[in-house]
Amino acid sequence: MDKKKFYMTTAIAYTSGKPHIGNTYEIVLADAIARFRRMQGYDVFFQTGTDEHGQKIELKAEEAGVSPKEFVDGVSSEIKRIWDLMNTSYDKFIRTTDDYHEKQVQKIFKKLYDKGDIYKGSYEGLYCTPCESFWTPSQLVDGKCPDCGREVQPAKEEAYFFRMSKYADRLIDHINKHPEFIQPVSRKNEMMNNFLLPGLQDLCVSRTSFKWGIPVDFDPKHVVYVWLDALTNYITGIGYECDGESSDLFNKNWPADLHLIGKDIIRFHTIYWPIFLMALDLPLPKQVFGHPWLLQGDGKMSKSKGNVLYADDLAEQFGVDAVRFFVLHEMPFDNDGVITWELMVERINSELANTLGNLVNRTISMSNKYFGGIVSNGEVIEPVDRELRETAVSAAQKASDKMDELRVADAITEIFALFKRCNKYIDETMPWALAKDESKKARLATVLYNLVEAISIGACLLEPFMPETSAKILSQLGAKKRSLEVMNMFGLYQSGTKVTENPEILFARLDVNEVLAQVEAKKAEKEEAAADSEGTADAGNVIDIEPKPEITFDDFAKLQFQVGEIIACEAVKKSKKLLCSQVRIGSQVKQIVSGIKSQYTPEEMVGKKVMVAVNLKPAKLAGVLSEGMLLCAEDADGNLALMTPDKDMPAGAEIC
RNA sequence: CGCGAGGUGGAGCAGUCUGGAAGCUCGUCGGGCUCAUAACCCGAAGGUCACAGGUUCAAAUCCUGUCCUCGCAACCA
Repeated sequence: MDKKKFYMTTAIAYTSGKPHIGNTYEIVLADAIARFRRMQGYDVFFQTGTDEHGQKIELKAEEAGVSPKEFVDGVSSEIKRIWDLMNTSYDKFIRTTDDYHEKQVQKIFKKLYDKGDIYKGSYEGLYCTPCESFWTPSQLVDGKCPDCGREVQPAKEEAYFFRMSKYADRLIDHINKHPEFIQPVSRKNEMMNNFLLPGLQDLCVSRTSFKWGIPVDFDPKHVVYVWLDALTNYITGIGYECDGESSDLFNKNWPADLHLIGKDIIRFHTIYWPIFLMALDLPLPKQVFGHPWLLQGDGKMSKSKGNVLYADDLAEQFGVDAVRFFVLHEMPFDNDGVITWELMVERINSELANTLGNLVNRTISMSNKYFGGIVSNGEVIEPVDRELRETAVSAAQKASDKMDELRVADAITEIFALFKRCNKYIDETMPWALAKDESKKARLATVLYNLVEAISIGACLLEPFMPETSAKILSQLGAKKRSLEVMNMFGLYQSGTKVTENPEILFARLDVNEVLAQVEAKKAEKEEAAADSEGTADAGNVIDIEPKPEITFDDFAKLQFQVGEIIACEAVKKSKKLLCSQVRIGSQVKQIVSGIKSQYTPEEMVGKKVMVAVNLKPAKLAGVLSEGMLLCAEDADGNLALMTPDKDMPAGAEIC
């Protein structure tokens, strides 16, 4: 009998920088699902990889002073290293710079062009030459380029388009007939209402504004749109051949059973991707699951704050399985989850150290103490055993049901319910009391046997989530790994087996403050190392910024600065960062809007004498007129300090 | 009225689609136990389910409005 195949993928990671714990969550989630499917008996093929083209990468590489290829080679191997560190069991790691992939993308592009689904048209918009960017009228700021503020010209650029509309009705029909296609369902409505029902626009699938991409082979000044490039990895990775025989691997595995992706890219996977597949006459994937995000607790992750969490740092501190456990268990099904050092410590202590680690430890200790480590079934059964056995034999089915709905966190909860039940069983049976009565020896043996058996089942179930821990527990108990289908049987543990004499502590209890102190210490170390490598030997705080071109005195003389006195100030409604001040400058009063709300309250602004650039062309910010600019100093963390005169000066005094 | 998510005991969350006795984990307090990693087990306190209306025999759940928070976007002259 052939095993049923299961092909699943993660989104391929974008190689613009090191992935943080949020990005890493996806591969761990995917791995847990893949491992569980294998345990259920599926023949799993699990693909992940890196998405390496695009303008952003071209720019990042330029900043780093290396070629795009060198840049993505570095980042891709870093991503792979972290995926491996997290013990993920992918079968294939594809890179969009792999030559077979690039070749297929070119063929696919050509095929769709020949078929008429892709046509050559032109992209019309307002073009900013220095920025090489197109803008729509609504993106402009004061009719100028939002990036550089220069004039834009109406322009036309040649580009290739994909006829999305041709397939829209078929897609709507498919989505309606397959309610399981988009998961969670709440996202389905979002796609239908926002994109499909209002009517799909044709998608621009080529670019000429940058070079780092797969060239269109019959029109080499174009590169293929990154999404068309990236999405096809799901078929090229398993051997799709556009104009010939695809590989056996492809024929066996396509269509994919599951695309696991972040909720932000659902649109690409449930609209564009299915339509590309329709155009290629390929069946659609069976399910697309948009998982939620893992967020940093105290505010947003930001590099300047140095509070970005990385999987390797977390794993170094807590161990790989603890990190896997946390991200899998703390992540709700369709709401974003939170991760902090404190929460990690709390979960590790309560679930891993107390409930699980201590259970294994106390069970093995008792076996050693009372029976020299030999676990044998005394076969003296009492009514109190029933509930433990029932919990144990039903755990697999319960976890399995949860996993079928991709409710990974709930599946883990089911497994831990078994461990909790074991702890309760120890209290109910009180082995230490039985040990004092020689006539209860067989009963005592039975109790310990039941415990070891129940823990063995739980440990087997844990494998998809915490593979190392699962193996460690089984090895300490001398138990064998079981397949899911026999986990509904109680009593498979070989009676007479000897458990380890020196049980290793699986998870030590941690002290929050100690951990935080260690984290701080490490952070400081790293910062120092970074500072050293940059050669900023100066002891004090200094900041280097990008130098601007030299200007003449005449250029400088065009600027006019004066001392202004703030006579009134209020927050700008509809805006988070803006304050609107009335500033007295000489005999007139100007209204000036500044982005300093995070640093100054309106109350403390009033009465301040500040440096004002007065001859700046007035502009509207968040709809409010601003007739100048308050000058501020800004540090690397974005802290601001208004420039005020050293001695008291009258409002209007010139600064020169 | 830019887009989206959310407001449930001290903390973090489930429950909301498919109304029908307010639940989980942590923390606190009390008790039990001593095999074990100051772990384990039992019990208790603690909530007007953001607010105001409405529908209903019945609303955390459905409808309307308001307030607040958080992402993203915009903006930071």
